[in-house]
Amino acid sequence: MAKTQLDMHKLDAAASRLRSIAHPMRIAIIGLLESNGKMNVTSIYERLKIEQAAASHHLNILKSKGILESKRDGKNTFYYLKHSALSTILECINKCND
Amino acid sequence: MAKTQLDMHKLDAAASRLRSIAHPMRIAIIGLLESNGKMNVTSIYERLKIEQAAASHHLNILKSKGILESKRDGKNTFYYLKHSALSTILECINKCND
DNA sequence: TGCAAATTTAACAAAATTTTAATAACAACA
DNA sequence: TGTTGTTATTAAAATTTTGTTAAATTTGCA
Repeated sequence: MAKTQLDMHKLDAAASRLRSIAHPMRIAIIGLLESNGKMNVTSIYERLKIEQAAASHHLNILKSKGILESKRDGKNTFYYLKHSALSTILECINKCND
Repeated sequence: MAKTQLDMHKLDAAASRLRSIAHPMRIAIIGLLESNGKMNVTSIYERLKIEQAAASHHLNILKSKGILESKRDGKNTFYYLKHSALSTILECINKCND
């Protein structure tokens, strides 16, 4: 095997994606969506006891990095996990380090 | 199941751990160690073409978050992954999002 | 001891994120 | 249209992370 070249592009993309989930509230959001499926913004921020704007902000970050998807239904926007494996991964990273 | 309570402590810990690997150079370091096993600081910074101090800094961050372990042998300090599953996780997070 | 190699720390400006508050935009409906 | 319920955007300040450079440690050995 040849000496693998550093692909800065891929590294940056991976880091950027990881940064998007490396935040306590965003991890909490992922956990919520994992157990509840689609949720609208209001139920998310009420459940997490954070400001509406903050929730919207975090949701947008997660969506822009491809972690979440959203679909508008009337007044509500429902968010949901794009890859359900994610919370398993988080759990693992968590457990792996005691 | 009862409405799961938010455990800020755990969330912060998980986020902190994730932040430690959410950096392009640190992901590169993890990749290197995954394929090479134990490495000393010099071979790491030469391979990644970064300053020695920068490498040491990143290594310390990863170690302090429990991602790496280190063992001194004479003048050298050898670093190695504490959990080899990590790079698999990184790969997955990467692939999961195209 | 004195020097060189390898690594760690410290310090600090620059850049990126978070937080917070206020405001704007959108959708449904009387 | 005007009002209300939902969600999104913006802006500014506060906080964290980076990136760099220089100085300090630690170890082996002449």
